[in-house]
Amino acid sequence: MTDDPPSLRPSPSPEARPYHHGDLRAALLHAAEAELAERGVEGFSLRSVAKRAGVSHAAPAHHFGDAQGLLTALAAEGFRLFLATQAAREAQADPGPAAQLVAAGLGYVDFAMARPALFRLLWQSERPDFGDGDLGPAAMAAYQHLVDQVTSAGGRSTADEAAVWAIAHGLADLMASGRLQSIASLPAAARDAMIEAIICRALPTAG
Amino acid sequence: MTDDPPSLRPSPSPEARPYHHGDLRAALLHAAEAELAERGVEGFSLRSVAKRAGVSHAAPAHHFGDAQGLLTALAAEGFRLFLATQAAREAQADPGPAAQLVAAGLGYVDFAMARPALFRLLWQSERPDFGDGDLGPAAMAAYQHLVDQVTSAGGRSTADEAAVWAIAHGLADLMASGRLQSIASLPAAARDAMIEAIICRALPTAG
DNA sequence: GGAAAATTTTGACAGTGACAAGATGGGGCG
DNA sequence: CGCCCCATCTTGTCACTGTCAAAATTTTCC
Repeated sequence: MTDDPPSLRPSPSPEARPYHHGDLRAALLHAAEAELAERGVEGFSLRSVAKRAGVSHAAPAHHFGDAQGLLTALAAEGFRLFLATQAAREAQADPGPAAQLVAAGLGYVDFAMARPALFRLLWQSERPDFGDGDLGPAAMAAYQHLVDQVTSAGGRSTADEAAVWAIAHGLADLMASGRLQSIASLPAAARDAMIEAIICRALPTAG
Repeated sequence: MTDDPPSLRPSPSPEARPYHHGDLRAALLHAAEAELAERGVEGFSLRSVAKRAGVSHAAPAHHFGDAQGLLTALAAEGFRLFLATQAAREAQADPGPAAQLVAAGLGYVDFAMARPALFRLLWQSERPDFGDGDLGPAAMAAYQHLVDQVTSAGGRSTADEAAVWAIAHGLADLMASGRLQSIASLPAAARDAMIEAIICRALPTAG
């Protein structure tokens, strides 16, 4: 259902095309995200994912263990995509540290609006296992990226980190859940400008 | 399990003490919040709530219809409590509009930290029916309170509203989900001061 | 006191997550 | 070329859940 710009594939080592299905693991992740988008995190059903992928209800177990395992793997991919979305914005922005920080914030919101269901899985769900060996570092990398950028932009205090994170996260969260229609319905350029202006309020004040 | 400061009771018109149980409706709401706190929104189970309240699995149906009905009623109470928590902070603050706006933000965060499970039901769940005749207006009142205060404090643009809302909401959300331990673990006074300072960054700049 | 209404219980059914056991197909070794 | 082994997937089952219908129980009202 959802198309996959930058692509949401666990890069299944191309030579190892598995047995019956072709690449069931990737197909299940793809189906899982579609189910998430249609029914929400709270309506998510493992059997429904299996049906969508055209396999039996117990097929996911072999690849992911249980439902939490599938959502954990999906969340790990999600965090990598989250960072990729930010990187796309940063590549188009001025190389200065403040502009890069603002670009990361724009990417934060981009991701939330492009894939709200996945965003909610990453930031608002308790179902993925954030202690998992793959998801844990993936989530940590997203946080670390923010801290690094705040530091580069002259941030020195916990308050600087928290303010930037809170305003970007708050904007993204409210927009992913459709509570900031006044901004979401703006044309892209005006919307970006407004988001930029809002993020700038939280920036570390030089000096 | 959870105690109920300011109290989470639907004020069941004191003279109308119903039949068998005493006041099953209130007991179920109370049990539901406790279940929410223990198992999270995603682990919420109607039968488990009934068991906790000491009634049969189908007892809630008569009062709330279905699970969504129970969560909708709980969310409506939650939004009233949310506003009450903000009011408590506002009553202790300077009467000036800027101070009142900051106080509301502090109350926002207070609520998220005091009742994180309920906070998540209000702001991060798709299960309550926000079109409901009780919940809808209750949620709207919370939003309207913010808009009014931003306007009083000199806010004139959509950006002013969005910035204040995003930073307060972002802080509350990140703290409710335990992602800002550096702030959450501060002593109360220092924590309040830091939250105040962060919220002030988003305030409408006079002139 | 008895009828009527409100409240709660019991019982049933479909859907779900998890587990065990069996079926199916590919890779390695003779 | 043939056979065994293992990864992969399916079928079957169980406990639990939400919802509905039909009782059973209690309260209210006349």
